[in-house]
Amino acid sequence: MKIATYNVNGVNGRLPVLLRWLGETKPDVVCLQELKAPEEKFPEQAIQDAGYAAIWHGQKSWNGVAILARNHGISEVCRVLPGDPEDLHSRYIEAVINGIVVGCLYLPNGNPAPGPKFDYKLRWFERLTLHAAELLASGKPTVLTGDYNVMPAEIDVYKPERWVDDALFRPEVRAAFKTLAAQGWTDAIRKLYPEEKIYTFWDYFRNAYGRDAGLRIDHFLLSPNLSSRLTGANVDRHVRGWEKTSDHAPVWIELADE
DNA sequence: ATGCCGTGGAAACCACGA
Repeated sequence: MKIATYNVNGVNGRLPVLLRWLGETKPDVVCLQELKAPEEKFPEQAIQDAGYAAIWHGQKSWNGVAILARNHGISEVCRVLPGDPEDLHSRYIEAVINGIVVGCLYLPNGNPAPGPKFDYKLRWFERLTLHAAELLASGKPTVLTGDYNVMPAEIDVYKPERWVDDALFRPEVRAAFKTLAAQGWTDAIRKLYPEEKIYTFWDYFRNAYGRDAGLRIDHFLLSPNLSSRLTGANVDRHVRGWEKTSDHAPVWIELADE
């Protein structure tokens, strides 16, 4: 089973690129972030015509997450990250698909740091970590994937020295990712490629993609009983070179059947 | 070492992203 994550940066503006990529790679499950569309403007029909059922949590202008699946039903578990009823951002949605718990997340950017946006990011990270512990305790095979807005290590940044004060790379944020992973989660890309420079995002300007000035911020965290089923993972980085493309590239994992 | 680009929504600029 192939599971992918893709920060589309506007699901409607990105629809031709999204449909082209879906048709080309045909993942079984797709987690989308940054829909930038209200609930009623999700392109449900076009996604359905491409062969996918979908659940989504939209929001006007910003954020927005969705889970797509082909050949499997989607059983929604929740559409907010527990722990703060006053957090109205649509940044989390969770479902069970083919016996696997799939959490799709869009972690706050957090810039500028320090400041209220950075505080929000750290609080959100704490809530995610609490929820992740409950998911692990359930013993169900679980994947937590999406745009974490964190480069976990220096190898994940084209020029680490330039990012030390940025909300995506500050020590507190890297520590938060480390604490989360230490619960027992496996970073799928790093498990398969422990030493390689792998990016999932390139800025739109300064020819970042052409210079390969990228960041690895889209991740798959796997519970132990899923990590043992991991047979492949990679970034569809060529999609970043398409016309009218997102600044993120899709990332995917392949899992063996039980 | 910076939103220089891109998106969405409201208004012909602004917020936001990483």
